[in-house]
Amino acid sequence: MTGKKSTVNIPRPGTPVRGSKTGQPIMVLFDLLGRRWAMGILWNLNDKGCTFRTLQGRCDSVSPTVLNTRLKELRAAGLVAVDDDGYILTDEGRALFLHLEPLGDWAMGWAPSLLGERDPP
Amino acid sequence: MTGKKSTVNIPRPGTPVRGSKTGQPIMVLFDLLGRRWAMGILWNLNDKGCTFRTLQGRCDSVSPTVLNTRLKELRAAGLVAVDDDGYILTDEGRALFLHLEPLGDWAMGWAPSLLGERDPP
DNA sequence: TTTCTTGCTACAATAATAGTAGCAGAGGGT
DNA sequence: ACCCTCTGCTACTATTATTGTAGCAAGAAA
Repeated sequence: MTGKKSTVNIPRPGTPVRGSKTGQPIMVLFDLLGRRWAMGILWNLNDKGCTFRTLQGRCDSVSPTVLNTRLKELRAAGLVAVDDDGYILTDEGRALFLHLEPLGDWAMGWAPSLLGERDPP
Repeated sequence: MTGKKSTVNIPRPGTPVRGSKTGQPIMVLFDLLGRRWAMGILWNLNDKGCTFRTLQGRCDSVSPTVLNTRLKELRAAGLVAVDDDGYILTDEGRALFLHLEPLGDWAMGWAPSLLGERDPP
């Protein structure tokens, strides 16, 4: 694990972010999590860290470009960290994950109703 | 309120979606919520429906293009509906919101730690 | 009719993401 | 030392998604 340094652009509370000029914390979070694969990465990183390539595999072969960008952002946001074995969730990342976790069950109840749906009524 | 019909492309469980070839419900949900402004719309629609333009105002003047696209998707997903007074959350939408709500408080605890942060360590 | 407001489309410009190749460094043999 | 493999990650191009601004058509109000 190298842990190379470089510049990323993450939303910051109190300053305008993608989708919010006020920078309310929840909007900052939504901005961050609303980026492609952000939540999926947290999800797949849950309970066990893993290497870049393993994570990539878990994330349906997401392109390394995006994976690396998201990882930088999530690290800058203090949700993900790097250790000798690769990437892991930080304590804060785990705390956030606990809030995301219930969505898994909820989604399983919701998804079936989607199958019958078509375009908006 | 018109409620015009048109075609949208929402992820469906069991079929490949943006970011998941398996189509697990949680990934379908992440795909949907991971689109720009999706969560913000649910958030701003909470507890009181409103008109398109009011919603647009609440969402920091998001462009009508995106707002309309998201609304179509969220309606097709059964999370948002239209009534005489404009857009509202459906029961399912409200149920999902209840899972999103705690993030607001969590974000307020998390955001401050972000201010001191810079690029990943 | 004129004036507003509302939902929403058109269109051009910009930014994000996908997808594929492949490099450079760190071992591990041999 | 040499070769081979694995790893993190950058380069680069092709697509999509999102932004931002204008403005239309329909209904309500005056």
